[in-house]
Amino acid sequence: MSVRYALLGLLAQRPCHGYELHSTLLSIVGGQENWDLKPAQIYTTLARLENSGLVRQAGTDKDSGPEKHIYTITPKGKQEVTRWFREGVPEDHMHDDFFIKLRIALALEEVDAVEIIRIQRNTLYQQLHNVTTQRQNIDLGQDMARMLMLDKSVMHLETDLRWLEMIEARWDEVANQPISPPANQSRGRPLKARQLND
Amino acid sequence: MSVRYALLGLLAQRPCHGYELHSTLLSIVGGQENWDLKPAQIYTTLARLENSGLVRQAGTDKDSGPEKHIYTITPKGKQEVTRWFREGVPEDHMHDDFFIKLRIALALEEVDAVEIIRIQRNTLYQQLHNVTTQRQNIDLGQDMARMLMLDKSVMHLETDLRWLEMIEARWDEVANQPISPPANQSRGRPLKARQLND
DNA sequence: GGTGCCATGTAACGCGTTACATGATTAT
DNA sequence: ATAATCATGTAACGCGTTACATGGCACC
Repeated sequence: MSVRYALLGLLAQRPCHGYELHSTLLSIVGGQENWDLKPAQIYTTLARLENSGLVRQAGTDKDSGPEKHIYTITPKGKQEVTRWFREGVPEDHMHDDFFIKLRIALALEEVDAVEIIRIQRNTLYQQLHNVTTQRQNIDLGQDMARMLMLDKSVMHLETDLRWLEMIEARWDEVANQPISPPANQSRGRPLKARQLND
Repeated sequence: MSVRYALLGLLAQRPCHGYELHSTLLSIVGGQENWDLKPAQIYTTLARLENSGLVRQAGTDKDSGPEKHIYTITPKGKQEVTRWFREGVPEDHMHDDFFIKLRIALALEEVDAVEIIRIQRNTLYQQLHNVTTQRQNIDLGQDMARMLMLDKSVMHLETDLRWLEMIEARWDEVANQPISPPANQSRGRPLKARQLND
């Protein structure tokens, strides 16, 4: 959902073709290491923006090399960009893949949930190590974007680790939490409606 | 990517049909407020799992109500689940929609980047307020999952706010960071290759 | 004057969402 | 009996990825 707006933002500056947008965007996010943005995503997103009428092809350039489709932003597209800049970006921390895994592990009796936690902690420490290693050979004057992303990464990984500790601190309550709905629900029977009159 | 494994995990316990899986999963993540999981996602994911041979339909139940397709896990599916439990869940903090927006705002001269920061801070505080409000009327004994997700949310929102402060602290360097590649790249000309001989 | 890479794209797929369809059960 | 709602699903789309296609340019 961010590439869409990024492209609109760049096209608000001046018309571009796909390749330019790709390399510009790469430099904006701080390079491939930071965000492995594939060319294909640029082109498919451009096509969808064109479908929605936010962007329009303004001729193709054929001088040298393959055909280059030049895209320009439309008035409707400019509106979108302004709206984008006026609004904040909501952060979503409610979807947690690890937590799902943990709860499912707790439901399956043959899986050791404590082991799941241990593995996750190791994974987080490993990632933390990778990131801090990367941080050491960065030229601040040149790669500030990259550095800020790595800093963010470190901070959030540390937060994840603290959260893991919280889960362990409340382990008894977590482990005994029942998975309510399916317990009183058997195949072929409706649930809420039926319970009223049974 | 997590629903796929969640379904596999649940089917490893016992065969189920879509509705059961949906309600069970909802209770696992702590209810609709936490994660608004649509039924449609369950059914499409089940279809794809079947395509990959990790899951298989084992008859349909027609006693009461509409047809219910009962799904069971295949041996290949069981393997997947075991692998899932053996591996950690990597956290990705390198994709940041706000940061892209900020850098694009810096590139566009007519946009006030400081204002972008202010808006974002407000958004984060607003979310923090929402979450802490929700936290207050939770029954710990019953909604531990929900509480833990909200705690995680609070912790990460606070981290985002601290990160915003870091960006402001290094504001001069951030604002002066050039967006390198596109500057020396004009429409219709290749870049690296051409620069060698120009 | 062929080899290989670079620039530019297309096709097909997986995940997730929104909107809609259909048949049973329940409430009035 | 009719309306509302529940349970179960399908269709179509948007975002993102992987794999592949194509045509010029650099290099030997």
